[in-house]
Amino acid sequence: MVEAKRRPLSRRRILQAAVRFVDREGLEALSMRKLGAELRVEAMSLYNHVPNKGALLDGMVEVLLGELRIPPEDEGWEERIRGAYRAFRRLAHEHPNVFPLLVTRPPDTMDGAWLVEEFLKTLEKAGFDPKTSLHAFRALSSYATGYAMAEIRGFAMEPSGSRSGAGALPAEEFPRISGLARELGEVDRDAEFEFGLDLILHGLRERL
Amino acid sequence: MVEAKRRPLSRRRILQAAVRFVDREGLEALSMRKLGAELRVEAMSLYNHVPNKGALLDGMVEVLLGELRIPPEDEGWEERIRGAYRAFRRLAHEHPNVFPLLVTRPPDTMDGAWLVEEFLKTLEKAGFDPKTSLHAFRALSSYATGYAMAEIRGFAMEPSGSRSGAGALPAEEFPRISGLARELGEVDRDAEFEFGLDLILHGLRERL
DNA sequence: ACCTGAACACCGTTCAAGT
DNA sequence: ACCTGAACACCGTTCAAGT
Repeated sequence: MVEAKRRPLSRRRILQAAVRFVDREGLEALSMRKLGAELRVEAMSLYNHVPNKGALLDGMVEVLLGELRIPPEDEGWEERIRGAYRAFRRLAHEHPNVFPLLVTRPPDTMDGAWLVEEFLKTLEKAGFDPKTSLHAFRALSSYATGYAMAEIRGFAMEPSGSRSGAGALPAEEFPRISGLARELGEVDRDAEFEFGLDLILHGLRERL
Repeated sequence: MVEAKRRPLSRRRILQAAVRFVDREGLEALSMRKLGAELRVEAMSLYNHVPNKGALLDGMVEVLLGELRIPPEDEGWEERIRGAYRAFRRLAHEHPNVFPLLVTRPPDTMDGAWLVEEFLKTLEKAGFDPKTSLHAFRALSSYATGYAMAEIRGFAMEPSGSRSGAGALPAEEFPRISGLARELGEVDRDAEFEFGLDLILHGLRERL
């Protein structure tokens, strides 16, 4: 727990400590004071490297995006895209407490620009015109982001089985949900994610 | 501004006031104390109707979901689904400051159960088996949620044009983004949303 | 049953002071 | 240049007291 903690403070070190802290304690628990304590420093020292808490959160998004690795160019366009979004979803699994920041506070730096560029390159090389490539990229990103968030927090419109207990639903009024009640909890999420990815990629393929 | 403010407090009235407050001032500005003041009451009075701030936020999600109206059953399945997700996205436009709660704090009540039931019914009547219906529902919901969030806050991986200025990107390094720079800001979002919806629905149609 | 006032244990952030 | 201590203006929440 107590690692090499007396190295000089730096923006990078603060951001990484913040990610580790939130991985461990959750986003709500993060405060400048507690993060300071974690780094054996007064909270106010952090302000020498980060202008405020908002910037700290933005910086954590940077760190997460920095961990994202996408497949090399030599695979087929579809497999490359697929691999990239699998890696994106994996981020959500590795940092479930930090990932929501990516949705809530999208990058205000151009750190993600190379990613977008790679996606667009791959799609254009596959034969899509620039505008369709942009639409495709956004459709895929929306889907992947939405799915990953749903895995972490629950689906936006579904009563969260764990908290409210789907078993409590009257079967006459909600025959279908009740019928799926068991499955609702134990779907193979990997397969379900691929199902949606297939749907979109299939549609795109047909547009070529 | 100062409406009929002396009616007795109630959970419902508190939740609606909270939604109005956040619509106006933003989520960060919401505090029990300020919400109390808005209702001409001490903050502590709110605790007679709502156990804590978390429950208040959950209640606001309920209010939002309660505003959602989906098309009647007599339309074709595809148009019904489409209409429902258009309405869902409209929620995001009407309450951009509250909508993120729907992603961050999915319903812990079964308020949304009738919605899921309707979706599943529509899909099953269209000819999908129960399990595929569930996958389809989740794929569509993930997409719609992700897209709506991206409209509000910016796309997860794209440098937000407004804050960082996409024009600042070196064109040699990022030829595609630079080429799309103008479009990046002024895409027809309605059309783009439909593009993704088409992709998924088209894929689903082929599976029938 | 509902509302209040005072109090507790926290926050983020500023600023002048230290090294 | 970086760190600190004290201070300010807030928080959410508790609890005993009022009506």
